Amino acid sequence: MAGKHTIADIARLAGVSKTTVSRVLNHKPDVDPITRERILRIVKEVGFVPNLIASGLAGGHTRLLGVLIPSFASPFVAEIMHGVSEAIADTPYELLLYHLNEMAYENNKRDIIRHILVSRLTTGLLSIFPGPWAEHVVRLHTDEGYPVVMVNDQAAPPTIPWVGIDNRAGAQQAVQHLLALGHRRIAHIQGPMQYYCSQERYTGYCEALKNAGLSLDPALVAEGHFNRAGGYDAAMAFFSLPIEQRPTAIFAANDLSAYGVLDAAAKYRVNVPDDVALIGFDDEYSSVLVRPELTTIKQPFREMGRHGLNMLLSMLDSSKHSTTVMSAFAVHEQKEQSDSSLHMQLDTSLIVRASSCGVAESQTLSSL
Amino acid sequence: MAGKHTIADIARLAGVSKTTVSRVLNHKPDVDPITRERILRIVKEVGFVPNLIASGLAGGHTRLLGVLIPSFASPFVAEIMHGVSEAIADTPYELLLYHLNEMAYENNKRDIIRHILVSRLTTGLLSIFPGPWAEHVVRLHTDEGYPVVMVNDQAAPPTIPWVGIDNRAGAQQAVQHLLALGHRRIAHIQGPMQYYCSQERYTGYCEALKNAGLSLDPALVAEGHFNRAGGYDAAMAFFSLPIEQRPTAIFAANDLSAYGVLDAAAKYRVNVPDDVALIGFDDEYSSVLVRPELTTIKQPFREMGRHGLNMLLSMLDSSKHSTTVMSAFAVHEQKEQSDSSLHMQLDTSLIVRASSCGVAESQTLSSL
DNA sequence: CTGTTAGCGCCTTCAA
DNA sequence: TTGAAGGCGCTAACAG
Repeated sequence: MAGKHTIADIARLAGVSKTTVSRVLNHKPDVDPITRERILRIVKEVGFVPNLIASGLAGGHTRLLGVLIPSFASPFVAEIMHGVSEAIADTPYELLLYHLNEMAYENNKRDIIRHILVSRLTTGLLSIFPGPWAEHVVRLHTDEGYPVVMVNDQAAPPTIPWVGIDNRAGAQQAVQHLLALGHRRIAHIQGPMQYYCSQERYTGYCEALKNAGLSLDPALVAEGHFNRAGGYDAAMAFFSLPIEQRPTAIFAANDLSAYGVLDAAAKYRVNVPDDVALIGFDDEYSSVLVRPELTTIKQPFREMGRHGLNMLLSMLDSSKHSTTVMSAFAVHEQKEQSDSSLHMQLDTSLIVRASSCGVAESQTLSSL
Repeated sequence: MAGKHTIADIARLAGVSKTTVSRVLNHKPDVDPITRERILRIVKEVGFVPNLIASGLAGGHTRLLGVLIPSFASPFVAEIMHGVSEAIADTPYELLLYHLNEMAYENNKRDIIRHILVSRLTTGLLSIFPGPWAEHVVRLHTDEGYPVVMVNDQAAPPTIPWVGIDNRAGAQQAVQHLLALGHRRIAHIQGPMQYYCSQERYTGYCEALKNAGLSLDPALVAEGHFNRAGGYDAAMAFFSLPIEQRPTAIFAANDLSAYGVLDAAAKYRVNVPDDVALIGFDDEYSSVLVRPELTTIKQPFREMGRHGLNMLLSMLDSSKHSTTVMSAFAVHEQKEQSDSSLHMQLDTSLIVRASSCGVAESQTLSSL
C-alpha cells in the first residue's frame, strides 16, 4: 500500500526527529544541508506526501481555496474556471467548489456564505459572478476579514478585491465601431438593470452616442434580460417601428441577446448586416457558429480567472507575512494599501465578424 | 466574531460532555431526546458548524469528494458538473476539483492520480471523461481499492463503477432516423478511433445499415477528430465525390463535427437538409443556434453527473457499513456483487430539428 | 444513555 | 541546528 507513510516514518528512516522532517518539508532554513538532502531523498523514495488534513488542523489553515460559482449554465464560468485552474496548477493549493443552485436558497444565502467561513475548510474565496450573492460575499470580507476576491461583477464602486473588465469602455468600443461604419440610428438591448455591468454598458452606449453628437432615442433602448428570448422580443419591437425610426444597427448587451436579434431578423426577413448591423458582448463560443457570425466585444474570461486566483494567493501571502512580521497597526496600514491596488480592470477587445459588416465574412470563413 | 465555536463550547453551554455533542452532531441514535434537542438548539443559536478538517483527521476520512475533469473546454463537462453539484447539494460532502491541463503531464499522469490517493484529502473520486487518464483511474480503484466512479467513458468493457450511455444504441437511433426518412447512402464521420465511444458509435452505424440490408461503403466513412475542422474536411471529401456516389445523409459522431459539415455545405452550396440530411451526436447548446438547427442524439449529461455522484456516495456508504458490520470475506463478496451492478447505462434520445428534415424548422422556431 | 481517555498527523513553541 | 512536549478540534474506543 503505497503512500501510507507519515512524518514519523520518515523521521525513523532518516534517523532524525519528526520536527526536523517537518522543518525541511516546510522549507524552514534552520536545517543542516546534509540532513536536509537525506530527508528529501527518503521522502522521494517512499513517495511521501504529507497529510493535508492533519497539517491543516495543526497549522490553523488549510491549503484549500474555495471557488463560489453561480451556475454551470454559463459558458463563461467554464472559461473563467479554466484560467483559475491554470493559475492554481503550480501552487500547493487545491480548489474546493461551492456551487449555488440558482433557485431556492433565497433566504439562506447568508447562511451558505457563512458556512464557508465557519466550516473552516478553505483559506480564501474566489467568488465568480457573485450576482445576488455579492452583498454577502462583500460582508464576508469586510466584516469577517476573510480573504475574498470577486471576479467579474461589482457593486457600484468595488469595495473589495476584484477582477473584471471596464464594461463602460467595452460598450463604447462597440458603439464606436458601429458609428465608424456610418450608423446613426443605433439601438441598444440592455441587460437586467439591477446588475451594475448592465448599467455600465448602457452608460457607455449613451456616452459614445453623445461623444458623436447624437441624441438618445428612448425608442431605441429596450431591456433584454441577457437571454435569447429577451433579445428576440426587443428586436421585434425595433423591427416593428415605422421604417424611418428603425435602427440601422443594434448593440446587444451580450451575445445571447444578439442571438435573439438574429431570430427576429430571420422572422422579419431583415438582413444582417445589410439592413441592420449587429454587435454583441462577451464573445461566446457559439458566436462563430451563428449566421452571420457575430461581431462582439470579447471579455478575457480566462485571464480574469487567472488574475483573480493570483490576487487571492498574493493576499494570503501578504497576510501571512504581516501577521508574523508586523505589528497589528502596521498590518492594518498595509491592508488598506494593498486592497486599494487590488482592483484589476482588464481590457476588452473588439472582434469584427460578419454581423456588422459583410466583408468580414470571407475572412472568418477562411480562417477555419 | 461569529462561528468561532468548538464542540467544547457547545458542550459547556449545554452542560454535557463533548462526546455527547459529537454524538448528536453525527446522528448517533444513543442520545436522550431531550438532551439532543437542547444541544441542537444551542448549536443553532450560536451558529456552530463543526470543523471539517478536524473531524476529517479524527475520523480517518474527510467529507471531500474529488472530481477529476479533463478540461473546461467542453460544454459537456459543465453540464455534467451541473448534475454533480445537484446531487451533492443535500449531502454533507464538498467537492474538490482536480483539473488536468491537457498538455504536459504526459509522464506524471500516474503521479497526479497517485497524489489524489496519497494526499488523503478526498474520500472518493468521480472521474469525468477520463480519456488518457482512464488506465490510471482504473488502477486507483483496482489496485488501491479507492472508491472511484467513471463518468462517460469506458475501457472496452467497463471494469469499474461507471455511468455512461449506450453509444452503439445511440448511433443506431441516429441512422435509423435517417433510414426512416428514406436515405440509403448514409455517410459517417467518425470520432477518434482510439476512443471506445467512437468505436461503439461506428459499430452502431454499421449495424443499423446491416439491419436495413444495406452494405457499407468505405468511401462514406471518414475519421473526423470530434472537432469542427475534422467534420469540415470529411464533408468536403464526401461532397467532392462523383454525384451518384455522394451521400444523401451524414451521421456525424458528434455535434462539433456536424458544425464542420455545415461549413462545408455552405462552401459547396449544398443545401441541408434538402441535398443532404445531417445528424449529430451530443445535443450541444449551440446546436439550436446553427442554421439549420441540428438534429442530434442527446446525451443526458446532467443525469450522468447526478447518477455518478450518487453511485459514489452509495459506494462510500456501503463500504462504511461493511467494514464495521461484516467480516473481511463478506466484504469482498458484497463488493464484487455491488460492483457488477455499478454500471449504469443511460438512454440517449433523438432530437429532431431542421437539419434532417425541413418540416422541423417551423416547429423549433416557434418554440422559442 | 453518558462520560473519560486516547489518539488522528502535523506544526509550533520552548529548551537544549 | 536539533529535539521534546503540547495541542489543533474532533472521533472512537472503552468503561460507567
